[in-house]
Amino acid sequence: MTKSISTEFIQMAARILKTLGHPDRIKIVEFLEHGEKTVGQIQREFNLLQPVTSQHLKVMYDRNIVTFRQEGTRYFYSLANKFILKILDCMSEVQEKLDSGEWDFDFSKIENQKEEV
Amino acid sequence: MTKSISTEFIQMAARILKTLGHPDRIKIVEFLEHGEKTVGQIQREFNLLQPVTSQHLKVMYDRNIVTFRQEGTRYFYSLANKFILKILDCMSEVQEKLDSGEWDFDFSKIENQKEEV
DNA sequence: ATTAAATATAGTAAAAGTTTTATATATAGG
DNA sequence: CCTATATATAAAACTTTTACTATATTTAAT
Repeated sequence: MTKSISTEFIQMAARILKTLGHPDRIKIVEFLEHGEKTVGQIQREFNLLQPVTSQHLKVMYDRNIVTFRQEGTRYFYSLANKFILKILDCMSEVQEKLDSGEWDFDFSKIENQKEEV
Repeated sequence: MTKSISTEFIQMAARILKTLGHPDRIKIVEFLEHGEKTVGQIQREFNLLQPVTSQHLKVMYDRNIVTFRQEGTRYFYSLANKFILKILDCMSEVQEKLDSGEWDFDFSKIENQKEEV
């Protein structure tokens, strides 16, 4: 029997999950798992516009997902807490299960949602 | 070195996380962890309006988070896949760590989000 | 056939999030 | 001081959610 989750925690968790519910941000956060990165590194890695990159980082900073240290004109961003690591672990685990065929996920409903890259 | 997460998976994961990024929906999903529930049960449990409840469930159904079976005039909803269970596990785990003081989370930035920009 | 119960769907206004373009700030180097 | 670089901030247009109110649909019971 799983322990019930408190209201305050739920508010926080909802904010975190919602914020991570954006492909760019998941990618960024996953990138940061490998160590701190500058805005420029992130931007180039994922081919994002500079303001977009900064804005994603700002939003995630405001929600305590990432943190940074400044060194000259560079900002080194990194993950701000272990919750994020847990979520990343969770995602990796799920992907493994899906890849191995151990689990199944019906993408059909997800696919044509007007999203394209 | 953690395995990198695929683009297709990221799209799906972003959708799931975004959808779960709402306090009501986290609560509902957690409630469903204990077994299938009717719309009415969910509504009463969390004091939600009926259309709000239905809409949350519809959104989650469309994103393959919940599923349902119909019995007469009642709809019994339940969790649609194990990814959701993993996320719930993840949240429980994090909350435990926070409760025990083993981990720390700075809520200060989260609390007062109204007076921004 | 009428009615009540349970749930879904529709319409809409307000809020929140996203993207783009433009501009500002701060620091390092000459 | 002047300039280039790295990054932040701002503003506007646009899109997506959310919440609310009203209404429709389906089944069960009388």
